[in-house]
Amino acid sequence: MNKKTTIYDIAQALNITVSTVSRALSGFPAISEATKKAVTETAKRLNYSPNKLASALKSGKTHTVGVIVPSVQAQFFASIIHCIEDGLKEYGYRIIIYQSNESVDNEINGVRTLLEAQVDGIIASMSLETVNVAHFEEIINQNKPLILFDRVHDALNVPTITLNDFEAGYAATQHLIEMGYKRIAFITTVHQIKIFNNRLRGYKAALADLQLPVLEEHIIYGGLSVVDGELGAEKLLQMNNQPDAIVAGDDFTALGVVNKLKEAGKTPPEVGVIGFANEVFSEYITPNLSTIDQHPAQMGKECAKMFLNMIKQENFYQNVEHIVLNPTVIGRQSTRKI
Amino acid sequence: MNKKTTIYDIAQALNITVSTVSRALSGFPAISEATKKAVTETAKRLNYSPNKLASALKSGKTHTVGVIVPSVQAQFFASIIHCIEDGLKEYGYRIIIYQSNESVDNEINGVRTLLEAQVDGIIASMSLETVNVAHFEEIINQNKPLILFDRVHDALNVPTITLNDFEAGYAATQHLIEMGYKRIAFITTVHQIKIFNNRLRGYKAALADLQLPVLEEHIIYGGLSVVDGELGAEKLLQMNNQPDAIVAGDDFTALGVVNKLKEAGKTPPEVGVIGFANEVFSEYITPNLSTIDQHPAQMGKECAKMFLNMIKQENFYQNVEHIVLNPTVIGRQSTRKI
DNA sequence: CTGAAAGCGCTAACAA
DNA sequence: TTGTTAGCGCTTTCAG
Repeated sequence: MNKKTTIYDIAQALNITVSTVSRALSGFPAISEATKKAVTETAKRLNYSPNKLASALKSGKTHTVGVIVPSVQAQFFASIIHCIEDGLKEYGYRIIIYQSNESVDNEINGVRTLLEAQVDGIIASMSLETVNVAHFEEIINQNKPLILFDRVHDALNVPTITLNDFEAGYAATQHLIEMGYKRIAFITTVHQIKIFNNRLRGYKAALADLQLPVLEEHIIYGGLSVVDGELGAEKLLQMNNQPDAIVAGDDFTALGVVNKLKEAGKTPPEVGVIGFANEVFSEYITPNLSTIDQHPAQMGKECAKMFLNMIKQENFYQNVEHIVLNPTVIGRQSTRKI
Repeated sequence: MNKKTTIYDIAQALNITVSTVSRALSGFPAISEATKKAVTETAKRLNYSPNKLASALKSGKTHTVGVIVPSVQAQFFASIIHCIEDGLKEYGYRIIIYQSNESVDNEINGVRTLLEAQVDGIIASMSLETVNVAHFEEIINQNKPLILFDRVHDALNVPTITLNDFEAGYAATQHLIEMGYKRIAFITTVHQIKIFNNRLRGYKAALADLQLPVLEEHIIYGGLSVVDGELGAEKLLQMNNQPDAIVAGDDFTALGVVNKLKEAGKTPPEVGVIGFANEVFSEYITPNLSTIDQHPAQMGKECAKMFLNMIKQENFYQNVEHIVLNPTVIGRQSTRKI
């Protein structure tokens, strides 16, 4: 393998200096058309490819943004990542992805790795485990843009893009009530994550506003998964005061609930079920599943836009914006009470 | 913001030279325990964070691998990416993701971007549009490891991780025949991509081996999506010689087929349906969908392993390995002929 | 419009 | 065991 060609090779070939080559290549105005053309052609002829590493080292800008998510395997995050990458790509930014797998240690590692890679900023959604946020503060201390989405944290005074989770919980519950259900249960996670608490608050508020009692035994704390949904439904079915509808923490949990209800001969919409996230499968299962759309595509777009805005600012954290997206109820068969 | 601390600051603080600091930090053996300890402590005290960019520029190794996929939104690729990242992480490599969105131009751009970012290697799956592979050859010319998975290309003499697609097509068809179906149609894409051709060959071979006729009119060339599945099924339902089972190009297409069959009162398994990819939803739709598992997790793991192996070699392309995974038939209700 | 030269932060050969 | 020094490839200030 012959060595990679650098601007030195181009300079040598044309008997000019590297600075001229550099300027010609980077569209510097005060350059004669002739030399610019000569440089461009020679670059192509020698198959020159710029070393962004060197320019990054010099300029301090890598044009790379770090993205930390629990896992790219969740539809919600995949969709967001897709849109972040798409939104940044046309402005010359690429993204490095780091998955926390819902572990704080991984997350801490991720922040460190990304900072060492000299990313120009970080866009993140926290792991379920994360309580202490010192690692995120380090990003701010290094005076780099940090943007949080969906799973955010109040202790961090940074821009956020979130869903109105209170409203999501409220709307889901209200939807069920409007469809005629009266004893509504709620399955959520044990983790003290803001978004789940907010949904729960929304649930309680909707019940209160519509004159229905809030029963603590109808709130199930567990995990979020198909299996957890089955477990939750089982518990609820064993109660004396059985619910006639269930709000499940996400669509997978809702799916588990649906399975268990079918088994028990109470196929939705006999007992109403609504989930969160509008996963791909929700539309296609039987009965198809009512859910709350969390607009991940829009969230991703806003993240990208927010980053691009931030780097234009003198002081990144001067006026910290908080964008809140509104959830949308998607009513399908699983809540269509006859 | 005070400037970031570098090894110079540490050196100055301890009245030693940067080389000593560098050596102490990188675990160089010939260093006294005392200085090593002093350096480590001072580093921590000054909140030192290494600039990997500088070391990468110097050493020519970024410890970053570029990954190019059509889209992270497809479950299959998300799963592979997850496993690649996981497999490389513990060896100190991170990944940069580039999505082609099934466009060659994006893909060409992706290769260029990643090479300019000086990645240590690239792991890719080609876009549906890709015919010419000159951009991938550039990676080889730069003497960097290139690994292709799933959507590969014969013109490129590089390591590959693929599914045995012939076998996948064969097994899907055989499964239907074993379940008692006799007139089996096949919906595939118009794109001349090897994997789809191989599946088609497998389909034809299975029919031939089991003494069933191959009917050209039963092979539908279109796109792969829910809508395309509906269109394909519609065409097949209008024929005089209607099929009694359909192999669909992927699970989304299969889903469209199922929808249309339900509409026509021929709900599977009355007409059998099998897809490819084992998407999350396949298990949960009604009737739940038979499919071919393509083992994305294993594929991702193998990609990571292959890369780690390759960089150990003197000459990356000395003995090019081709790993072929075997598909697994997952038989569910949609092919359970009564 | 172009050239000379310093330096981004780190590594490593060579010297001591 | 530690210091000196050159340089990775590029940008940019200052001079011409």
